[in-house]
Amino acid sequence: MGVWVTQGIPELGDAKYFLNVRVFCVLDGRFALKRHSGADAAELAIRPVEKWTSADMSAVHQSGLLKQLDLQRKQELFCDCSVLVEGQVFHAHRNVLYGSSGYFKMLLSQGAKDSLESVSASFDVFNADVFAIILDFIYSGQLELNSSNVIEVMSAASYLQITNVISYCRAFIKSFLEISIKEDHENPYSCLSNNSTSPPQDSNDDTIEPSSMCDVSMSSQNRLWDKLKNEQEELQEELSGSSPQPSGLQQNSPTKLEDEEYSSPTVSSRRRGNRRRTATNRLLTEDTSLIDLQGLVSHCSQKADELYANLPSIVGVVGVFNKDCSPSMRYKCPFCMHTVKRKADLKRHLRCHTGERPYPCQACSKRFTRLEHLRSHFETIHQASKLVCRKCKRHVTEVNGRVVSEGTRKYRLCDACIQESGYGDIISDGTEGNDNKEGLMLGVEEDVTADKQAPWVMDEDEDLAEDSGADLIIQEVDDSDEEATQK
DNA sequence: CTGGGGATGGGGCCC
DNA sequence: TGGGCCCCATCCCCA
Repeated sequence: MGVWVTQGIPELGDAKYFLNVRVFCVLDGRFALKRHSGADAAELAIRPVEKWTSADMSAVHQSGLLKQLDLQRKQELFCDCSVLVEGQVFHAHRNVLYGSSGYFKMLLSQGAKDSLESVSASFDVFNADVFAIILDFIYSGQLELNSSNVIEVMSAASYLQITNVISYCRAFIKSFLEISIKEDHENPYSCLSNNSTSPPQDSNDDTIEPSSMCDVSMSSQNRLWDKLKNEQEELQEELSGSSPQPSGLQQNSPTKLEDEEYSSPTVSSRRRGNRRRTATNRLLTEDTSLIDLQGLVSHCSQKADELYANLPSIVGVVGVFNKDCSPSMRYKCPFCMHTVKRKADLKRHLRCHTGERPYPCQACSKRFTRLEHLRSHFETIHQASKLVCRKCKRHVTEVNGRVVSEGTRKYRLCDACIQESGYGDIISDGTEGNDNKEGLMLGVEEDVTADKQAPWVMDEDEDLAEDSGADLIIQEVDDSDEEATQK
């Protein structure tokens, strides 16, 4: 009895089409490596065990290890993670999920990282059968795809950020369509004219090639296309039915996670997001001596980098149909149901999930997700750019008001309020404020000693961010450098 | 306790 | 594609 392990897709169900896959077999002490290309399978190598190469050994060892893990999973041995899908519980190993899925990687790295407690997650965005297929793939490398499940599997894989599965699904659909076209061309009687269900002419990925689908109706690929379209219509119904806003589908929260609260950009979720933000801000602003601030920041940044790096091209891209059935591609956040038009907006949005805050204020160490927020903060808090008396709220100018410093904070007071409050001893020169930023940046001599001694004043030698925010003492820092500096 | 205003965060979209 | 602006929601502080 041999052990067959596949690296790729051994069978493609009713597509009857083989992709390039590698199959190796340990049989009677022999190592066999085969390669399927098209419908043919070529045997690349059959070697007796004494002639195994190190690569053979490595492959056999890996397959054996994976098989052992799969066995443990099926026997529920050492499983420290349970996933609930449609009421069905799947037991798994955290480290396996972590290594296979970007989604679980994020989830597990945020959650009980060091704890020995069992982690569980539940989903209702895909069904249990689909997750079983994906879990089988994770533990065996075998993906049981067919024309009726490929869409669901691909969707789930996209959600879970399993790039291999996405790629396989894309290849499957592509090959499936090619075969269908071939079949239809061979059978001209099956080709009926129907222009009403034209496939999309615009797609960001090559999952469906519009050119290959022209004038082939009621064929396999159109059935597949109908399926795709039905899903999109359902999606759109959700969009229009629950809320006038595009983000309406967020009402159906896709996941319920015990340790992580996944937000949607609706009002309620903003509240949730702000709670998280507030907690983060507290960490960042209150007692920084009690926490490893740099470590936290570095961790967030690293997570973000990993996330951006691991984002497969298709993740987050969803097709939404306009009223005229023209496709409208949007980028879907892998962590919530929010969709955006532009990739850059998705990247910006992802910061609210990763906690990444790349823009630190050098005056108060507060960090921001966006440069504009930092700029706004700096101007209002540290430069007193608003020409309004903080006390009486009246408009003040350089003539009838002064800038008052309290620590790193600056604000304006009118002369009347200054005299009334006795701020005389801490009054700064009225010429600072907007002008001061230039002085700070360029190292211009200032009359105000307070500013020269302020901890956030930059040296001339200090590197400035390249972007326009640099003139506000804004510096985009590399967290790894910060970390090194601290050590 | 409550309302107002400042500070902040996030989305859409233009340049 | 990134920067920047505008708008809105939310939180928090203070009177």
